[in-house]
Amino acid sequence: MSGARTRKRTVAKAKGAFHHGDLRWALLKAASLLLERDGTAGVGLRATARLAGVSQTAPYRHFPDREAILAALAEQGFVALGERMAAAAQAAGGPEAALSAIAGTYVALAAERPHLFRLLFGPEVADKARYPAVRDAGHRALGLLIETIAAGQRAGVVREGDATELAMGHWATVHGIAMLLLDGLVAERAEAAGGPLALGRLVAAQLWTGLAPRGLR
Amino acid sequence: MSGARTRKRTVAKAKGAFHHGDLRWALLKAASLLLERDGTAGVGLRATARLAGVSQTAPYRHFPDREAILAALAEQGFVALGERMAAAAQAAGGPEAALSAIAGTYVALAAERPHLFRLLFGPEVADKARYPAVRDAGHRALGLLIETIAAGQRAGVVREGDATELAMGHWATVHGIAMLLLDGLVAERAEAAGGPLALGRLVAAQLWTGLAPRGLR
DNA sequence: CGACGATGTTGACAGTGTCAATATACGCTC
DNA sequence: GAGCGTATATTGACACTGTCAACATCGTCG
Repeated sequence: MSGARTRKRTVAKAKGAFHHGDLRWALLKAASLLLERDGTAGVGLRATARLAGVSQTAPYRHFPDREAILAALAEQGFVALGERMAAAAQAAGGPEAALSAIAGTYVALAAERPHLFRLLFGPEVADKARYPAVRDAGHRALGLLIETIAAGQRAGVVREGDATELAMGHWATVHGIAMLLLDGLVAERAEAAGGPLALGRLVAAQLWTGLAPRGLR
Repeated sequence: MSGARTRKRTVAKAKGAFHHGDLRWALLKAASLLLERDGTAGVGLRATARLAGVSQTAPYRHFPDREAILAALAEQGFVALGERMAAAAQAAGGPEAALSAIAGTYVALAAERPHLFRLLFGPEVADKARYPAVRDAGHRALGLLIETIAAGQRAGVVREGDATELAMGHWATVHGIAMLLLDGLVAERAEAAGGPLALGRLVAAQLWTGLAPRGLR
């Protein structure tokens, strides 16, 4: 690694150079741009290659097929999501605040980069088990939730119960509101709440409180 | 209506007949089959036309483009979802049971017809506002939730608060767990819970109870 | 230096969505 | 019933896509 010669880190290949130097990186950069601009459908083998300034079949030296490019983007996305959630949880004081912060961050990222988010959880990368990196990154994100909830239980501020089960429910709530937001089905509510981050915190608060009247059960 | 001549209602056109008789219906039937079999990507203009036994551009007499076919399928799906939810709510005794039943039904349908579900909430039909029927059907589904929750509040078995806001939270939770299930991210948990229906009821119960310890706050 | 493996290119094939021009058949008016 | 207009379906074409096979070029190691 240390001796590797300086890499270009420009998206387009230098004219005349046969070898690109770091085509894999350039392709991912180009694909990411296309994803942001045109959505998943815009990330094509040929379009990506074109943007990277390279022939249409060059990507096949680095990715077996189109799905593999998307999977690589998804992996990056999951990592980014995990990092942001972890940072938000860290900055919060205590488990309840951490759960709220995680929810806000999650929904905010979904609103910021909707195409990426749809890729992460959509059917484009159908067989997610075939890409262990993708699956692992997803599991790591859930792991953070489980830990946070377990910590809350130890501190006595989260009710008892299977931590994994509770984490799953929390994830579901946050994930669901993010998806509904992307589909424009709760757009007005999001605005009323004060933006995506606030919307995420709001549903987290609902889950925290519950639907049952206080004092019953 | 009464005088309309008997319609064929066969997917493939009778050989030799130039006019199909009810091509729009046949195309939707064919598209639905393709959706079930191959997912959204399998629903192509040409593939659908082929299955309907008709030339590749015939669909253009009934749908302006591919997206319009998908939107028509989505509309049917939303209606089906709404009907099943309404029936489940009706059969339940009381608001709490109704919310649980709705959740179970929702997740069960997602598990039964994953491709349809992804179509309903995916990016394939990008501009859902352009298809009012789709949007209306979605809103009707949310309306049922709002009503159920409002009824619960009137009966004193659901805590106070903006019914729409609470309904949105409930929908988010149920929707989220359905999506996570489709992505295989909570597959083991679903099995442990006893199937998709039970999984839906489980997260609904979590939302009902809340995450906070009893007695606090 | 020479050979070899890795990387990138060219050309081709089957498939797609979509448009323009054309053919067919139903339903209405005379 | 004959004739015509229009809705419906077809043919042909274009640009685009993912993917494969054959070929060219480069860096590197023996």
